[in-house]
Amino acid sequence: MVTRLTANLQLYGALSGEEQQVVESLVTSTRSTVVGEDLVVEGDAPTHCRVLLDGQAFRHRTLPDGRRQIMSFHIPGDVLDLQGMFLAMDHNVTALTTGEVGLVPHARLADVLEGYPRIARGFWRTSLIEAAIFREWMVGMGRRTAYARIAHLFCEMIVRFRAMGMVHQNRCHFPITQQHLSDSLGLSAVHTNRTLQALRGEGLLSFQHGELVVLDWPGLKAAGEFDAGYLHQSEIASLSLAGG
Amino acid sequence: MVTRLTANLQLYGALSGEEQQVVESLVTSTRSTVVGEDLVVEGDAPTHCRVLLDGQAFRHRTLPDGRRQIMSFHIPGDVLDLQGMFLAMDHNVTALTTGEVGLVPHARLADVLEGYPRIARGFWRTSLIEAAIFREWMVGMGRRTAYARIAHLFCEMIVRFRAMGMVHQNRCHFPITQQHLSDSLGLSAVHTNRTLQALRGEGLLSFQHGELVVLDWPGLKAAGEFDAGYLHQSEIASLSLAGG
DNA sequence: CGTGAACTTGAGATTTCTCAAGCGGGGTGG
DNA sequence: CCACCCCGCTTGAGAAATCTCAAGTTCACG
Repeated sequence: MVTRLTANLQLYGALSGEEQQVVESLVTSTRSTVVGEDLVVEGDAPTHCRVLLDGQAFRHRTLPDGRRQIMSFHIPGDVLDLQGMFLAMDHNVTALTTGEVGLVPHARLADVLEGYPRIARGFWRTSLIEAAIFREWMVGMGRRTAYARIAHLFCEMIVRFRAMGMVHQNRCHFPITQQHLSDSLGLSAVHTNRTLQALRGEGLLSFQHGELVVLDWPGLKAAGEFDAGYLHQSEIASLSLAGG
Repeated sequence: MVTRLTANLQLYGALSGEEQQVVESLVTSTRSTVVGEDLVVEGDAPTHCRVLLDGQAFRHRTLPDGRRQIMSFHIPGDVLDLQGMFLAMDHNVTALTTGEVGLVPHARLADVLEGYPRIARGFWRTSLIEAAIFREWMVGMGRRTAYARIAHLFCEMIVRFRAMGMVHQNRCHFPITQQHLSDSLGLSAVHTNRTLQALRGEGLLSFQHGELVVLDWPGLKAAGEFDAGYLHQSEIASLSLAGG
């Protein structure tokens, strides 16, 4: 169950057997999640980091009048609140599915970060990649059309899912509604719906009942102006989990 | 000259005298910058981190057809490419002014991060705060009007400048053009211009010749729906540099 | 006094939004 | 087993925000 965390850290520089064991040992307990549950709440000053071991979640902030911005989607292997180790949380993370969260005591993580520089590098990298994804979303929201933004998001998710071995026959389970999609891209639900129809109409993808199917990868990449460089997966040693 | 780096790291948790000296000693050499110079270039896999000691800069990416998205503005004390320590750079950082950049050899920084956990925490914090700022910009671009977005950016910059002692009588030097402003907020230059006029018309601020003057702080905060929490400055021990 | 960059203005075009209504299917209570 | 209900999806149509193109102005600088 914990292996996806190891995989995620390892993605960007292989760890030794001992180091992998240390990473596995970080998770001292697990909790199951239910749909819609808040896994991390604004204002939290937690004593543990939460790692998503199974299921999916999204990071978001809601403004006083109800406008919502989703800032990221999370898949197994992702650390949900490394920030909580150093700063209070300034947003929420909510479960999209039932799943499982691992708890990593801050004290234990601090010891490991000090004692195992290569593991610390793994955490640094994932944290910096998350920031790179934020920047890429900024480029999308600032400078791309709705059409390209949607295509780009699906490209990104497919690549991330694939790295965790969660893509089969160009399909992956991605159980968000069109409203989630809108709130992540800065669009209205109506416009998202119509734009999604255009993407379908071009034969690029299908997306229904929480299942994303990429029908034309080159076409989708082109539509989204997608270049996976910012995910920094090419800086990977090996990708044992990769499926396809 | 190096003190703003120390101040920046210290903002989020005081360092001992020895630790401060270690931080100061990180910068082994400095280079002066000219306006428009690229300080960090996409594709770089640098051997040093660059710290902005004096002057200002912006982080951005330009798409093949010329659309540009600015992702952050940088002021003295900011580390420009901590990412380069762990990943290749995926965007550029360009100087807005003449100034000075300090070089920190990666090897030296790695040693210090391993040997001085409290300094490492300082770097973690600044890195996570940068990510928090990215998220806040996403909220703006996704869910705020042009009017609120502009107001919000100016609020953010004033608060950040103030923390570095760079605000005097509610004025600060912020030498960006309306085009920079547009590219950071995802707007056209024309619309930015007109919206800026509206903000001026409300008596909230003045912004010309690269000087920002806040005329009505409560009004500007309200216009920008600004809450400084995401900058995490309230988690500060003390703020010796703060001016006003 | 000429020049260029930045700023400003006008006006029509486009994207995207909002409001409002209708559809469809899965789950649940009767 | 069926009817109802709710949530998510879809559609229509007018409104608003924002963009683009194009021209003109201002001002610092040489």
